[in-house]
Amino acid sequence: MKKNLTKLDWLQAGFRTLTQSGPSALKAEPLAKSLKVSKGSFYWHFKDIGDFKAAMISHWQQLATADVINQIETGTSEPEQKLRALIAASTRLPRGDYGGPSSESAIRDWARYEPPIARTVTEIDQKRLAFTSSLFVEYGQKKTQARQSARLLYSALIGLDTLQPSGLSKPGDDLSTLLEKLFKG
Amino acid sequence: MKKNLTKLDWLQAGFRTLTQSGPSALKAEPLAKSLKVSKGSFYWHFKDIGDFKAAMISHWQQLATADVINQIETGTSEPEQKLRALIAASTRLPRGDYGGPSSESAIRDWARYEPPIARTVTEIDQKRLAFTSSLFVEYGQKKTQARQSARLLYSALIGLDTLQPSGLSKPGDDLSTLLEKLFKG
DNA sequence: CACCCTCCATACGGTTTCGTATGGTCATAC
DNA sequence: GTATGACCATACGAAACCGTATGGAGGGTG
Repeated sequence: MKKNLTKLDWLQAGFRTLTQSGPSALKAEPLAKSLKVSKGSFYWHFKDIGDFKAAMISHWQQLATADVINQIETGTSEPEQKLRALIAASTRLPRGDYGGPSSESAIRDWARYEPPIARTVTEIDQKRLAFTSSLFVEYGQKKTQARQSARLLYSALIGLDTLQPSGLSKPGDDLSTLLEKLFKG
Repeated sequence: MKKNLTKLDWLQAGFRTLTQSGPSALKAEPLAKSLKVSKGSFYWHFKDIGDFKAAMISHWQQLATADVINQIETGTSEPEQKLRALIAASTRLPRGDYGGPSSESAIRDWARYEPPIARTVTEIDQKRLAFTSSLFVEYGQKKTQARQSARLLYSALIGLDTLQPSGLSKPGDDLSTLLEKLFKG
């Protein structure tokens, strides 16, 4: 009984490699090696490297979109609580098939030099900013201010995640403090 | 009269390539091509690729350190004005040999998967955070709060820079707003 | 049991990049 | 005006990776 690989197995290996070694490590032969198979398997599941990368980003897009929707559907609580929950969800550790928050910045790096990836990331950023902004509106802020609050909160999250590996930041505490300041108008 | 290349010419080409095409484009032959010479020139000025990368990061470290020192030596104004000046300096366009702010995030990407680069970036981040923190102390905040203010300001700067290429942020305005909120304690 | 279809291994030619070795060019010192 | 040393071109073998072609192993199906 030999357990054959699925497309999803390859995608997970892809995100693992992307997070640990960067976009330049997304190559057929090294990936195959990491799964202990030959690249014949890779070219069975995917037409070429471009096809594989497209499948990866598409998969991430679906999960990231689903995450936003799930956040929306927490539904019942106050906007203040929703925002606190959003911070908590964004700072906790890996989940799902693409590694969760810990691979977010790896994907962002990937996007920098590959326009099709960048387009997808921008789409997701827009959705998240729009959602976060809507919570600030719910809280009572005007649209322009709400959008700025969302930008500042989201930007701080991205920046703190960037500094975190260096041990120079404590995202959870800092974001809570920032949120209080944003609430004060 | 053929103008021979210097080490600095190669380093500048390196930062240009890093910013435009990413760390994976830092290879001898393509770099030589971009300077319209052969790679024989490259291996004359540098022992190997590792030597070249070490020279690049060392050069950036010197300039980035000098920048911090220059900020300190603006000297005369109030801490509020210094912080505003710091934001302005951090959001304006390229200057110097390494491309200035616009290549900051490229260097940060580079650091993600190369520990020696990461160490240097962390050092610079520490210096900047310490300096920014000292300004908040000068303004009247206690050490702990000042450090958090510095983290939030610096993180927001990094995050906004990341979102900027997507057209989703206006770093200057947002940072000014954030600064006001941080002043209010 | 014979067939087929899925999944993977192996082998191949081609491209890119590496680092080295060797020799050519040009300005300057003498 | 020639000799030296800095700077660069060219040519080479080795390695990594690409994508293709072909065939083998193994489970389902008739």
